[in-house]
Amino acid sequence: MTVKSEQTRQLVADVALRMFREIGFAKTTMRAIAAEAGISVGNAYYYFASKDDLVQELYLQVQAEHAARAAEALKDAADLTGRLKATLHTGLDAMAPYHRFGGDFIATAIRPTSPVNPFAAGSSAAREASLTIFRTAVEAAKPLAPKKLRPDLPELLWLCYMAVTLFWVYDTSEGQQRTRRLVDGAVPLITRGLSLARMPGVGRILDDFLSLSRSIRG
Amino acid sequence: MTVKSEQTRQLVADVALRMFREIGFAKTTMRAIAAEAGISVGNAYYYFASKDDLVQELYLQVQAEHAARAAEALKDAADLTGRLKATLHTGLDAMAPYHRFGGDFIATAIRPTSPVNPFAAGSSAAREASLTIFRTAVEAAKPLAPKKLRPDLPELLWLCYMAVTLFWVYDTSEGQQRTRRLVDGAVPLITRGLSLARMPGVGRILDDFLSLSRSIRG
DNA sequence: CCCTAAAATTGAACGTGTTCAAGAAAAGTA
DNA sequence: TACTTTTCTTGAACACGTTCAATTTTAGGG
Repeated sequence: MTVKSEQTRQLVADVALRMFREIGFAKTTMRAIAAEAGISVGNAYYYFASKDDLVQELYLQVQAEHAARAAEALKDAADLTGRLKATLHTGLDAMAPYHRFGGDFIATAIRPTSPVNPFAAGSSAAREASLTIFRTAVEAAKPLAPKKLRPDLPELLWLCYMAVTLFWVYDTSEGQQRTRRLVDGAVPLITRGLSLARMPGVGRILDDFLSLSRSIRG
Repeated sequence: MTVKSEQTRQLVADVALRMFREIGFAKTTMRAIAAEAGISVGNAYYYFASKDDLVQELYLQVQAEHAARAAEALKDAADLTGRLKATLHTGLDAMAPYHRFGGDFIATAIRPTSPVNPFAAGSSAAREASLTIFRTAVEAAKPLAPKKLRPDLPELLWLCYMAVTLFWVYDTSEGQQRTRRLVDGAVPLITRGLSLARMPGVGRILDDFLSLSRSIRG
């Protein structure tokens, strides 16, 4: 019975994510989820092996939302600055409803054993999807980024995105405006910094940086 | 009765930290700590309000160890490259015994509500102590760093140290050699990068970067 | 329709971190 | 010494995430 089963699974996920949003991670107990969904605790565990797995469900949903919003916003942005801003801001938009839950989310995600961990060995599907957003942001940007760092740029920018996310978690300003300002201020710095890559003195250091960066990831 | 009390507190801390090292964070239950220390569970809670507080105890101890080792190593290092390497490597030395526990530690520390959180609002004593190590590493370095970013340098380097720590947590190579190589490779890049600060095209971007960095922290 | 295997569901049970009323021990006071 | 107050200690109890043997429900074939 696949249809009813899928319904139950979806019900659990929906109830859990709604409760995450409305009352936070800690107060959303597995018992409360089950009660709200009208099923038994064990049944929730039949579909999600752990509470962390529900966090992964959330992660996937936020990411899909990010991809959709970014694709839309990137239509109107041609240069790298605009495209990067669009990518980062839509990312923040997608996370926004879960801000109060950010601390618990990041604590779950950062654990090396977590299925949600973005730095996990190998490339998890979730991380790959997130990287793809940055790849399309960079690839279609005109003017093109300096050739020598073009292949590494998406991954480096994705890393910046992780840093922004961390900042966002700690940002208690109204609507997380500080993070918005950080993005607006940092992105032009990044793109202007990239143009320095062609300067003679900078080039050698950049080569060494890229070589180190590759050896670390390889 | 202050002496006996202090003994009990110290006993709990010692037992807990030893168990963290030997069997990891998860297996070190509060009941196991109490049993090993020969006291009741409630009594352990009289001295440490939570298991996270024991993590803070560990954090303080590792930091004191770092400060001591760094002070020693900095005696033999004059230039910034050497001093930075010494500071980072002694930091890794101090953490080394707890590597298996790194994932749990960082998950605890990153939570905004955690007493151990290094990014916590205001300057926690722990963070200030860690920052001081970087301040002395920078201040006494010859030749001096470019004037315009000298005041911000310790904090920026401390941030790099946090990044290195994160890398270290995920580093499963024998003895975390990869992190050691990262330090040895990245530090010369940083110091060489600093000397670029005086180049005309770079200067303006750097100014903007520093201004953004200050507005974010202020 | 009935029977069997698989899928789905239940709820009690386990070990965990944490709390707290109660009591024991120590310190202070006379 | 006898008392009060403060400090320290206990162990049972609570809610939590998680597990699992048992049970019910469904799917598929005769």
